[in-house]
Amino acid sequence: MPTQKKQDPRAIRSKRVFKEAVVDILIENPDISKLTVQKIAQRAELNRATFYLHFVDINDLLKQVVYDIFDDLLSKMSPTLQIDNLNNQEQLITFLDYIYKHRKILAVLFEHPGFNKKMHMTLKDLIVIQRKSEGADSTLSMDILASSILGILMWWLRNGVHFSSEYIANQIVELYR
Amino acid sequence: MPTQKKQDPRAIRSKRVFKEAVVDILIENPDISKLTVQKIAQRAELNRATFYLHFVDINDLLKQVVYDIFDDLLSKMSPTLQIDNLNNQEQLITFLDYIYKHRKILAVLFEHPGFNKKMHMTLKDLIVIQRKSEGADSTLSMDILASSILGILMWWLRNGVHFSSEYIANQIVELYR
DNA sequence: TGTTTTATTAACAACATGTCAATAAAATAG
DNA sequence: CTATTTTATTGACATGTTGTTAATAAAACA
Repeated sequence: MPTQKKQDPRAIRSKRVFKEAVVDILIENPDISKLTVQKIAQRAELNRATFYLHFVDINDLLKQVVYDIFDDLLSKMSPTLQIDNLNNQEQLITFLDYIYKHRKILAVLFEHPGFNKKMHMTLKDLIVIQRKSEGADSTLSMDILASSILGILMWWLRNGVHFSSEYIANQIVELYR
Repeated sequence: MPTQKKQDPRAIRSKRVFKEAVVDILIENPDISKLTVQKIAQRAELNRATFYLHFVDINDLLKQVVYDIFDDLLSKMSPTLQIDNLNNQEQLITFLDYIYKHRKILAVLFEHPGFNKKMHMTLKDLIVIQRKSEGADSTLSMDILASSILGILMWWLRNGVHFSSEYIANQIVELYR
């Protein structure tokens, strides 16, 4: 096991506090370009140098925040995300509800390239689609599918989430009918 | 006319040179977070203070680069982007070819929130879709449509554009059939 | 409880930012 | 073509950010 040894409770706490701090700051002020290590350390009530002991830079910290969120999300999801034009939208709505619940921080993280990449892979792995149109089976690439859904999610979050999970679920299903 | 008076050739040249410089730098090194006013001024062979005379900050400069690109793109496009499952993909391919041609700088600019917004609006205005599936007319929102195409374009550029404009056009048409 | 381990810190040098008063150069009227 | 106005350019300054290091403090664990 490569990442095993680290167990010092002090380090664990510091990392957690830095992560909480950066999330708090970004929810208050979503302008990610105004983020500095100083501000994060100040909010975390830890010395700035301590930051560099645990993270390479701000991007590294954000990457870890992203991974935490995905671990949490995946633990709450069933292993597939069925998209078809009948009923069976429960899984899709579970997924969208999670996005909705964490919309503030996710809206910021969606600007982070690493987040996008991870979300794309996750969607690609999760999605199972059943198109009900007549004609030969779709030759649609899963990358195209995943990226189009990702585009919809990004728009949803950017626009302040004025639409319900149910509406978005319906639109997605409608798109791929 | 609000933005009329400015005519001094010196100012025009300086602005142009700064824009060229930032594009050059970003094509060489796409890590937008490493961009500084210093580097841009150095590359432009102009004093750093001159930068602040023409732009508020780096974001402002990028915004103007984005607007230039859209002006150029729209001047070369017909007023609609027809998407249907028959032939008639010329307009879509013209559009995608433009993206392909400028892929290096566009890949970077897609990370810029202002760019996304502008591209979304542009797509929303341009797209005309004709779905050929049976059933009632689609109740699909144009925002959903635009954002799904945007998602596909982002993925296309992020992945180094390993696919041709024709392939992407086919996939888009396939998606909305 | 004592010793080891390692997290924390203040301080430093290098670099980035945004602004200003002084200067230089291009634009344009006569 | 020259004089004068306009405004673009510049070096320099104060302030803020970064990443690192050597010394310190505190938690872990035998």
